Amino acid sequence: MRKSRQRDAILDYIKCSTEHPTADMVYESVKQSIPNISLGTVYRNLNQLVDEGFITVVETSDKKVHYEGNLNEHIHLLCKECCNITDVFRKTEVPDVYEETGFKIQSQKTVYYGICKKCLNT
Amino acid sequence: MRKSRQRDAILDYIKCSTEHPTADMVYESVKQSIPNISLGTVYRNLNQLVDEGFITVVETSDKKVHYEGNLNEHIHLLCKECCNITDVFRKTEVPDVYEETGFKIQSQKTVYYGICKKCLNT
DNA sequence: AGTAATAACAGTAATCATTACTACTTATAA
DNA sequence: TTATAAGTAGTAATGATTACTGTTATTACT
Repeated sequence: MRKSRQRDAILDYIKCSTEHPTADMVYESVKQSIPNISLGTVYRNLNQLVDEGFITVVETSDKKVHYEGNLNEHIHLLCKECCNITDVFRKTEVPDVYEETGFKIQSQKTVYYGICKKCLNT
Repeated sequence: MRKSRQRDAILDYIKCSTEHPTADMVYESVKQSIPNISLGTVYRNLNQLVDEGFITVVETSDKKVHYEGNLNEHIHLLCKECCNITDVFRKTEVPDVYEETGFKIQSQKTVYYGICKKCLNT
C-alpha cells in the first residue's frame, strides 16, 4: 500500500472520531481539508483500511456501514430507536450496563469472525 | 397483525431453515408453494416479523440482510472468506471453538441491542 | 536527479438490495 | 354480510456502494 494524502486523512479522521462515522460522514469531514476528494476514493480507501485491519466496521439497521478506529476489544450498545452506537470498554457485567449508561438491553448478539474449516483447507 | 398465507409461509421457511437465508432466498423458496408471491411482499413481511420479534437478523459483509428463526441465545461463527454463518449453541469457550468446529477465530464482536437513555426519556 | 511502472485519484456511470407506490384482494369485527 | 383497513402483486424509485476511465502521484531503479 502506497502512501496517499487522502488515505492518511481518512484514517486520521476515523481514528480520532468517537462516533462511528459512515462513508458519507467521512467524505464530508475529509472534504474540509481536501476539497476535491472523491466519494469513490473514500469508499475505496475505507475498504482497503478494513482489509488491512486498520479499522473495523459496525452494522446497524440503518443500512449504512459504520466505521470504527478503536481496535481495543469492547462492547457496543446499539439503540434500536435512533441507531446510536455507544462503546463500553470496561468489563461491565450485563446487569450493570443500565445503571452505568441508562441503556436498556433487550437482546444481545455475539459474533466470532475468522475462517471456517472449509476455507482453511483451500 | 392479520393472518396471511404469504407471511405464514415465510415464517415457516425461516423457522425451519438451518442456514441464514436472505430475502431473495426466502423469495425463491416460498415461490414454490405460492408461485405469484411478490418480492416486495417478502421484504415487507420480513421487516414485520423482525419488528414483532418472531425472527432476527444477522449482518455479514455481503451487503445482504440474513434472517434467522432460532431465537435461542447462541453465538455466530462468521467466515470472512465465504460469509458462511455457523451457529454455536453450547457455551463453548473461545479456545475450544477451533477444536470443535475447525473455525479459526480472528476477532470477535459483542453487541447489546436495546433502547438508549435518550430514547427512553422521549 | 530522471524515468518507468503502476498504485491511487477525481469524476461519473452502473449496480443491486431494498423501499415506496398503486390499484386490487382478503381477513375480520361489528 | 358488509364495511374497513391490513395485505398483496407488480412495478417504479431510492440510495448506498461499486465499477470504469482517463489523469496524477508515489516509489523503485537506473
